[in-house]
Amino acid sequence: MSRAAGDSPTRIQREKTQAILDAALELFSAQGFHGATLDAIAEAAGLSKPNLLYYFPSKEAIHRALLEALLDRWLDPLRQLDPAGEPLAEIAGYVLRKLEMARDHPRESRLFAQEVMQGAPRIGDVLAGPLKALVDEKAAVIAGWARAGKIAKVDPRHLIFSIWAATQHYADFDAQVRAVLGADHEGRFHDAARTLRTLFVEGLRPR
Amino acid sequence: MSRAAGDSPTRIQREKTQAILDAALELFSAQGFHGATLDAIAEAAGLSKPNLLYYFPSKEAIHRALLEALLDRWLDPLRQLDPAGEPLAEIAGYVLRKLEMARDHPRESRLFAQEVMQGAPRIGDVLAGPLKALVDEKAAVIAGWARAGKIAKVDPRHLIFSIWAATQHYADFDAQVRAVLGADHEGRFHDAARTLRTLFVEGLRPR
Amino acid sequence: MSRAAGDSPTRIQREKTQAILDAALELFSAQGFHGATLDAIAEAAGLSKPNLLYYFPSKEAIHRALLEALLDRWLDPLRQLDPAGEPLAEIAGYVLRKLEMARDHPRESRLFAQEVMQGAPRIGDVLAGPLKALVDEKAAVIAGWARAGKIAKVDPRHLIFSIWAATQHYADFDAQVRAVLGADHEGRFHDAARTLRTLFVEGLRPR
Amino acid sequence: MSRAAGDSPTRIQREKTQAILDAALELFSAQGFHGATLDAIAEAAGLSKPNLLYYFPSKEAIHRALLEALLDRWLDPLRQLDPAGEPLAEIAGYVLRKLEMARDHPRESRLFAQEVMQGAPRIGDVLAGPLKALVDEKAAVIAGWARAGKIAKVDPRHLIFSIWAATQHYADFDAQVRAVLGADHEGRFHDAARTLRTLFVEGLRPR
DNA sequence: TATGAATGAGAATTCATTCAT
DNA sequence: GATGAATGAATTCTCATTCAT
Repeated sequence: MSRAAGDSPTRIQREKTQAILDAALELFSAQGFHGATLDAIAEAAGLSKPNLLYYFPSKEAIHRALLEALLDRWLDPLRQLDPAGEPLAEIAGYVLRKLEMARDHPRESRLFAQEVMQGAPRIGDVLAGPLKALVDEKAAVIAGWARAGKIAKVDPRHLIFSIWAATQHYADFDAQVRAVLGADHEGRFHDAARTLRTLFVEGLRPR
Repeated sequence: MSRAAGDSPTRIQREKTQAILDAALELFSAQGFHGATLDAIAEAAGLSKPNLLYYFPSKEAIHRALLEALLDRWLDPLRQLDPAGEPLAEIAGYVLRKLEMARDHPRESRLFAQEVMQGAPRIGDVLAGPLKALVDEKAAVIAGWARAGKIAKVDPRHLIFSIWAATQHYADFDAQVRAVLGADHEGRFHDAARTLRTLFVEGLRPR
Repeated sequence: MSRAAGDSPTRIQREKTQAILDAALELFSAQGFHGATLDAIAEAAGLSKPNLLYYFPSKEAIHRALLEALLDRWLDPLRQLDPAGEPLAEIAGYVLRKLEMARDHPRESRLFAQEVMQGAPRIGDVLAGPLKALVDEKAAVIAGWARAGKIAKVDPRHLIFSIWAATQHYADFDAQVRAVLGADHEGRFHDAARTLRTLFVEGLRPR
Repeated sequence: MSRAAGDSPTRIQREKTQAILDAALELFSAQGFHGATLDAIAEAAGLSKPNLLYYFPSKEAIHRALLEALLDRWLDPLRQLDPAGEPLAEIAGYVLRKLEMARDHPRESRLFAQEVMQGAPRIGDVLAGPLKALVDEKAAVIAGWARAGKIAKVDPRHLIFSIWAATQHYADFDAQVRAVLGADHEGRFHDAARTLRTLFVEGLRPR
């Protein structure tokens, strides 16, 4: 039997579980759910297939575990948006944090993107629940800033979409970004940060 | 073998080919290459599986045909960016055309996105070739506008990335957009257009 | 309906039938019954697959037709063995005729060989009937020669097997013969003829 | 993946592998590569089809394994031809060993024959390499005997072909041999041995 | 006669999962 | 915990044959 609910996992259990999740993230994000095979994940994780299934009951379960871990972190940057902060600086900070997320966790970003692109069958309720709630909350903050004339009048939720899109693009469409930039891609996150700062800060500066 | 290279396809060929491509686009864009099965495509197209394979020699070939047809159109909006036009209006127009593309061809957008996200194994050369060439050309135009003080100074290629990202988001992340907007999603393209116009036009307005 | 029994085939019918048989012989002899496809035969014969099946009702039927035509000729060399001739010369002549057969009709030889090797499912009755009868007849002749001291005492039927084997080898095992002889294979039938003459004539010369 | 390269196979692996090879030899030799199905092989070997493919990665791989094992043994009789032996006895011995090979390993013989007959696509290099080398070597020995007047002057390589052909005939054309001999086929190898001894020994005796 | 179109019955292979040890 | 072995259910693709015109 796999580890019972109450047991605290041993070190070895934690390590293997982590190795599996890591391998699975690599493969799911690169090939999609159906494109990744348990064989490949097991090999990448350095275990036998049955052993892998000792730690997770099914392929589906691994995928679910990855998405859950992901969603935990995914909203952190937005959560940190401080209603009491200076509006343009807050937004600039949020953009930057999100861009760093794309830079540091591209596989998670692609995993999430593929899931959403396929209609979010597994995380639809999270999107409509906690995610929507957080967006609503922060959108209200932004709307407040706009009403107060601190930033330009924009639809705050679409503003958030744009920030998501523009930053995650560097993770999700990495192959395209590299192809287009050619040799210049080394400094791409730096250049992106400057460009996005201009767009969002100047674009939102009240006039 | 089905139609020889030189023959012009008969009506029935055109119809069935189109039905297959349509069904395949639906399924590939929703489930990815591996998630979509020939069975499902054949059923959606209203043909038997062997009959489907009478028109296309393999699953791979269908996918390739879709990508090729897609790439043909994909760059049209950018191509229309007029070096002789009024800079901010040109950019606003481009954003709008791209947004309409996302609205009218979301499946194509998702197909493209999944391909790129998986490393662009099949269209890598197009990205590094024709796509890069077009971007370089238009980036030079935009850079010229910036030097002339017609728009703010931004990295033109990253600007293009942002436009791509922000517009395609409404196709690729449709499930998320709907979940977050809830009942308000009906007018999402209209609201998005206004928001993006503000961001890109005001964000780029020289000061 | 295909041509009724009584009709004499038109020229075009004869030509197409022949083209089909020729293409089928090529492919069956090279790939075996299962390895050859109707597609390939039709293409080699220059017709469409349905048209091919207008002339022959099935793949099986083509194969059968080939074997029948083949068996007709196959025994000719042995039939010509003349009981009244000079024994050693008769045998030498038979060997030579059989070798020429291998040289001039290698595909037929291979078709026959493959059929026999697979247990002769389609021509078993011919082997046990007409073929056995002819061999028995000629074996009696040879046995008579041996009894009369005109040739050495050998089992006449095994002698016939050896002649078959040694000559057909140049058709059936052509690939091996060429590989072993390398550049010298051009004159292989000439060299084979001399070698076989020595073996069979000297080997059978009474002493 | 099944057994890694370095591991020594377990008992069960050896047994199942052997059962598969045995069943495959039976079917490939009787039906040809395309005529034999994995289904049939699996059933004959007493395994499920996927289990069979656990031991060999593909149908092709099974076939290749059979041919490789075969080639190993195939040349043994010729290798034993002793340059220092008494020429006629050596040749008689070789003929006999080869005939025993046909008697004891008819399926291997037919497998080899079918492969060569189809143009030796998989073993062409072995024929042109090791096989040719061995034949060249032994042909030189035989040529030496002929020059020394120990045997009649014949082309040694064609002599070898004749020996191959005449002996393998009893394996490859078994169906025909049985049909022709009828009830007498029981002693066929004995009778063949006598006949071939006469042909090759007397045929080669110097005069 | 001829052929474009269609299909049912396989055939090889893959893969998530289970079994036995 | 770990793994070699096994398998049922697909999944892609092939092929002889038939249909409709």
